[in-house]
Amino acid sequence: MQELQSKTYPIGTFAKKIGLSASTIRYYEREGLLKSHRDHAGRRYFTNSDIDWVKFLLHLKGTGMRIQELKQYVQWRAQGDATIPDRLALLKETQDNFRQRFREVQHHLEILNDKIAWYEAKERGNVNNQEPFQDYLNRLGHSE
Amino acid sequence: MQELQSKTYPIGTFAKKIGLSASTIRYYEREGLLKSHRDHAGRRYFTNSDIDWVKFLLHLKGTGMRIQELKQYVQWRAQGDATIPDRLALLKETQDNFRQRFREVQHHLEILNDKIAWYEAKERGNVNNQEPFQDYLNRLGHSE
DNA sequence: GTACAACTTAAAGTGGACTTTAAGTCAACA
DNA sequence: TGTTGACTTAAAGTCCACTTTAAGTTGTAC
Repeated sequence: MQELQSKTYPIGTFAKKIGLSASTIRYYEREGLLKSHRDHAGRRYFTNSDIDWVKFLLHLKGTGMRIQELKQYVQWRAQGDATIPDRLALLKETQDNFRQRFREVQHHLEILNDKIAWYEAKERGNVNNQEPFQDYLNRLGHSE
Repeated sequence: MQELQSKTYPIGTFAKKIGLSASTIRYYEREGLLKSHRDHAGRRYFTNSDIDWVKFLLHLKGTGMRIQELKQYVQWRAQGDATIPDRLALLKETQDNFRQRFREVQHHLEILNDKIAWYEAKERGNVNNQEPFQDYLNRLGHSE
């Protein structure tokens, strides 16, 4: 247990554990998204809580936050609890943007699904499938 | 009715109608995603069915297809019904990729939501909120 | 007839997120 | 002791999807 907590990893191992390249880790560090520890020879090493931290960053990144926004978030975090409202505002904005894009891509997917269904009908040689895709969409109420 | 069908638009008007810039339209044309008609002076003009076409392309693009894939799709389309299986395969691959990423971003969102809730609890000054975020996630069963 | 806006082209530039390169350091192993 | 292999740095390069620039043409409005 103690051992697990205190385990450390060189950059290559760390990178593999989180599914990024060592170069990307260095890039993230340059951008201020994370900090590394250094051994006596100047080589980076990382801990299990660094893994948690990067995974969390990747979740935020996955909801659409850009590197600069993550950087801002990290800076606020370093400034202590006084910046919690700022951080919260940033995360909520991200959440809103995400929900907006979510609705949009759902509609894109609907059209993609419809097109696939339309092709499949056409491929099965449905005699009446001379119907143009736009008409088909209209019929489904999926146009626009 | 006849009028609506035969209405044409210069590139600026067309661009506005579909929410792209005129430059982007020209870029898409260069990339082979669409064709324009030309007037006697060599200027592009577009029809209502061009609008439908670009909107459809944007739906595909919105599900994650890249310009080169859209180009491939357009080329197959120009080759006639013999390429329907190819087109269908491309669209289904897009659909699969989309579903995969969809699941991923849903998880990213879940973590974002949890983090927001955690900050809100902290902000409300919940006395017991010295709980680290990781522990909070574990408690919710949302870790990883 | 001249000003103006909207168009035309080819080519260069941009932004974001990495990725690669070049040159070097270091520690462990045969 | 010498050769790997993993690391170090700063800087340049890449990819994608546009966007901007520069120089020129055209149709309409005054």
